[in-house]
Order: sequence, then C-alpha cells, then structure tokens
Amino acid sequence: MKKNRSHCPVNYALEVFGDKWTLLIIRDLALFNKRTYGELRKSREKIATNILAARLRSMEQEGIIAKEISPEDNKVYLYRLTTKGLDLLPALFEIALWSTKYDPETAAPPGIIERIKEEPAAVINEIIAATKSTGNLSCKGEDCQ
Amino acid sequence: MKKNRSHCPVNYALEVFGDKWTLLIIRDLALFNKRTYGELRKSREKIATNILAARLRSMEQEGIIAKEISPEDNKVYLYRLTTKGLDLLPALFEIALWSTKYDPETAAPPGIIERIKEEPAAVINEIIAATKSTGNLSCKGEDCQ
DNA sequence: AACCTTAACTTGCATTTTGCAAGTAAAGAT
DNA sequence: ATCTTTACTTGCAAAATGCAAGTTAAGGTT
Repeated sequence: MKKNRSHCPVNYALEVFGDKWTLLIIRDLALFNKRTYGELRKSREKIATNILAARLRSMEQEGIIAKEISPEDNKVYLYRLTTKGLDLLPALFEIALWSTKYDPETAAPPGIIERIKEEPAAVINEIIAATKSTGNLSCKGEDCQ
Repeated sequence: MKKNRSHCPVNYALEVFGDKWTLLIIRDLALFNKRTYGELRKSREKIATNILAARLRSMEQEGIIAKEISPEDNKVYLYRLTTKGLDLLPALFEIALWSTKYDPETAAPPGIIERIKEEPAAVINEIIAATKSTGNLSCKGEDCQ
C-alpha cells in the first residue's frame, strides 16, 4: 500500500495493521499467548516464514509489539504487545463479534466470545496481566493453536 | 489473499474487509454520506477506478452493501450499507478512536471523534437514518470530502 | 436524427505485496 | 567437532494494487 495516503484515522489504522496478517499475529499474541517466532509460525492460517518476519519487523517499528531476548534461552526472542498494541483489543473484539454474528461457519469458541461480549474489560485485563508476565507463560506444545 | 484460511472470526473479517480499501469505502458511505460511484471515486486517498469497481463488487457479494438504480436518474447507481455493513460501525469506531489516540498528525475532525467516544449509539442511529432515506441526501458538490 | 455530456465502469500493463520452497547464521546440547 | 533448535533470509512465482486510457449506455442538446 502506498503510505501516507491521508491522516484520516481509518486510513492511519490501515497503514499500521491493514494487511493480511498483522491482526492475526495480534490475535495470537493476545488470545493464544504466543510469544516466540516459532509459536507464531504455527498459526492455523499457516503464515509464510518470510511474511511473518516482515510483519514482526513492521509491527515493532510501529510500536505495537516489542521484542526481547528470552531470559531462559539466549537464542529465543519473545514478542509481546505494547500498550499501543494492547489498545487495539477493543477494535479486535468488535471485529470478532461481528464475524461470529455473520459467519455461518464460525469456529469461534463460544466461551471467549461470550466473555468478550459481556465483560470485555475483564478479558483485556487478563491479557494485559499475561502480557506483562515474563516469558515462562508462553504457550508450549502441539495443541498450541 | 488466499480465501478460507480458517473460520476464526478475526480471519473471516479479514477475508471480507481486510484489504486496503474496503474500510475506507465504508467510512465514505457511513460518515461522508457518499452514495454514487462518482462520489466514492473522489475519496481523499484517491482510489483507482478499477479498484473501486472491484471492491464494490466484492462488498456487494459479501452482503455489506447494496446497489440500486437512482430513482432520479437511470444512469446513476446508489450504493448503501446493508445491516451487515452497518454492523461494522462499532469496529470502525474503535479503529478510529485508536488512530486518533496514536497518530500524532491525526486529521480527525474533533467533533465527530468526541461524539463517537461519548455516544456511539446515537451516531450509529443517525447513520442508519441517513442510509435508509432515499438518494436525495447524497452528498453533492466539490467540498464533498 | 446526429452529437455531446455524464456516469459507471473495463482494459492493458507496471509496481508492490504475498506465497512457497529452500537455504543460512548463531546459540546451545551431545 | 558435530547436531539440533531457533530465528530468520533469499529467490522466484502468483496475486493484489496502481495508473492511464478506453468503452458503454443513458439522457440532454441542436
């Protein structure tokens, strides 16, 4: 996309996360507790490794994620949402609610959707808490979405 | 984008409006009262005419807009948001609020942003009312954004 | 009737973004 | 010293977007 088409708020948002993958990465960081490149690569939608690297770089430049070395393993990097990234959760939630309303084959786990509908602030607080904790809560294992 | 990557709600939304232009078209229909192809073409971001045609076609197929002949002029088509399209307004609003918070050069008219923040339901109701009226409220003239 | 204007597109081609397969670099384990 | 794991990069094909020009159809003008 050509950058700086305008400073309309809708357009600014599109220039920051209006590509095919950024919102899915935010979803994985926020809702599935993914933290590492390898975990993010295993998304259900099978992101290509070069695209993932490019998106993570641009998200870091835009300040919606931060990257740091894992305290447990020097060859692992941990990615997490910044405040700017976490502030996208209300938009992400509205988007998800719209989809569950209109996608006849929606695969959303009903539990989380109900909670997003009934007590979004509580869900956001949990995500913030999980984000701030160190990497040892990172999802592990095969069933990690 | 490859379609049907998954039925995750975030992904469904991306497959419906996760391109570079659809949200801007929705903005123009909802917030700037645009109704015709010619009006939509004059967006501040200068959409190419072939892209606009392609997006309108896909939006109609997805059921978020409807197209009908103008009662006033047989060679003019009017586009409007359907219920499914109008239901995207909460997400659009959250996106716009996020941008005005984080874009240091944001060009959002403060009035509407305040109203979106304070009484979003009222704003949505006004948009619904304007959408349902016939085409004669369509924006006209040069200053039509 | 022949021409002119307007509105809504389509077409052809360049550029950019995305997708896929394979390869590389560096840290730590064996 | 070699193997494995993790985080990437590289090269190329395919798809989406961007730009300029052209087409079609309705309605008005002369």
